[in-house]
Amino acid sequence: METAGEPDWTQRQIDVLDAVLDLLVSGGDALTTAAVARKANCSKETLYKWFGDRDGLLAATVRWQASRVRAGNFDAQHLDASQLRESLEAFAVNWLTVITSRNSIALNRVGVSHAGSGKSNLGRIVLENGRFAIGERVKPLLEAGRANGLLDFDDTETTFRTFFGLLGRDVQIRLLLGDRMETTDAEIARDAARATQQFFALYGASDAPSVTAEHKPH
Amino acid sequence: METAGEPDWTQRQIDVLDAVLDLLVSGGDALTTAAVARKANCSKETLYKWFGDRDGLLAATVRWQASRVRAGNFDAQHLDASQLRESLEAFAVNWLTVITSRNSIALNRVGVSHAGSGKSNLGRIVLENGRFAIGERVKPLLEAGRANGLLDFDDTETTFRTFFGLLGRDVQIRLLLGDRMETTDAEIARDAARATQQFFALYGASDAPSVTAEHKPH
DNA sequence: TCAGAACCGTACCGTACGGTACTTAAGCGG
DNA sequence: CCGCTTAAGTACCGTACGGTACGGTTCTGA
Repeated sequence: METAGEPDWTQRQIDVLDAVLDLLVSGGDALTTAAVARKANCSKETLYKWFGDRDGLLAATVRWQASRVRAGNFDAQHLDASQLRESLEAFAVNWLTVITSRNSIALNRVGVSHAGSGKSNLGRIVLENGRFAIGERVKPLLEAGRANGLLDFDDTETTFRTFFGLLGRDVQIRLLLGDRMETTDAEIARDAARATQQFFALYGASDAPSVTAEHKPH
Repeated sequence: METAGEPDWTQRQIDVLDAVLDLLVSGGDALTTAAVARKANCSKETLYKWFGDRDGLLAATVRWQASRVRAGNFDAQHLDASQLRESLEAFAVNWLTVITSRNSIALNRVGVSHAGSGKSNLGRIVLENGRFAIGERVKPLLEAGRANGLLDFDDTETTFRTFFGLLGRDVQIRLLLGDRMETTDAEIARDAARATQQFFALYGASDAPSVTAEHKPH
């Protein structure tokens, strides 16, 4: 796994990583080491001393952004239907907020580009800190729901992937390809609720009608 | 719309576009005009004469690949439940096959990269020929299903996006980020069937039990 | 047969950028 | 006050690549 714990960068180094994020987000031209040095008021030599090379700088930026974004976990014991729904919906809101953020879009673009050019494992790092990290955090919740008789499924991974699909739909690919989608907080909350509702419709245990039967998604 | 009709390239020019695809797929290093000219046995000058510049060459490649990939449509009249399900499943298989193909992955990566760097509308072109094109082809089918009382939904776009999510889940982002996923024909068929089944569970009209109630997705 | 177009192969140019080296200045322990 | 470390700022180098120019060759049509 590439998801290390909290990176132990100094504040000065964190300023550099934030400069990288700013430059990636403002996009325009590609990220150059000279631009990073200029923006962070440091020398290129220092950059290379701290981060090795350009890829190391990008990898550190990915990990730094990921470490800032992890939300709190849940408490698995004494999980009733509404708690499960609220926890799932909270995850959903958090995840949608993350993947629609300009930072996440920019870093995912970098990861995709690097995955294409073959060299460096930056795509893998983005995957580990993005898609796989959220999976590892949601799956225990799903299994707790199953243990408490609230959900009915066999394979946790498959079930999570369905939830992921219901939630993300075409959002990530459209944003990565430059589509300007409105992603207000209200819209995110609505989409999270809809995805959660649909998820319960598909996987809610049949003996928990108060959760599964609410209204059809329109 | 950027989805023009069949491009009217000569065979010689098509050979060039296929060379671009081969180079993009074999990835390794970034696509250079010199490499294209070498692979296609033509001169760089001819490349620029035919396609304007590097971006024009890439845009032409995207459109050429898209024009090759469009599958046949369906017949909307006299649509019964099994026909609707089969048509949806056929779309699903086709779409999954396309987005997991090496050509599609490579072109989507190019589109994402260009969308990030701001210049050129290649990301938009990929979107128009990918996500939006499949939407425009599936939505009439959904509406025909609704008109025949087989589906129950309000907004066609929202409904299609849910189908899209159930089908694609995390596949596209994982492939774009370099995850090596097994995508055998059998697996694609299974995923298409599962997505279609789940879609009917969510949107199937309640007075069509033979379609909606089959078995829970496990 | 000849003129002209199309086009291949290659050489060339300018620039952008990753990475390195060097100079200077600031902080700091002794 | 002095040596040492850190790092800013800048100049520099090598290379890769987009785009152009040009000579030579094949094709085409009269």
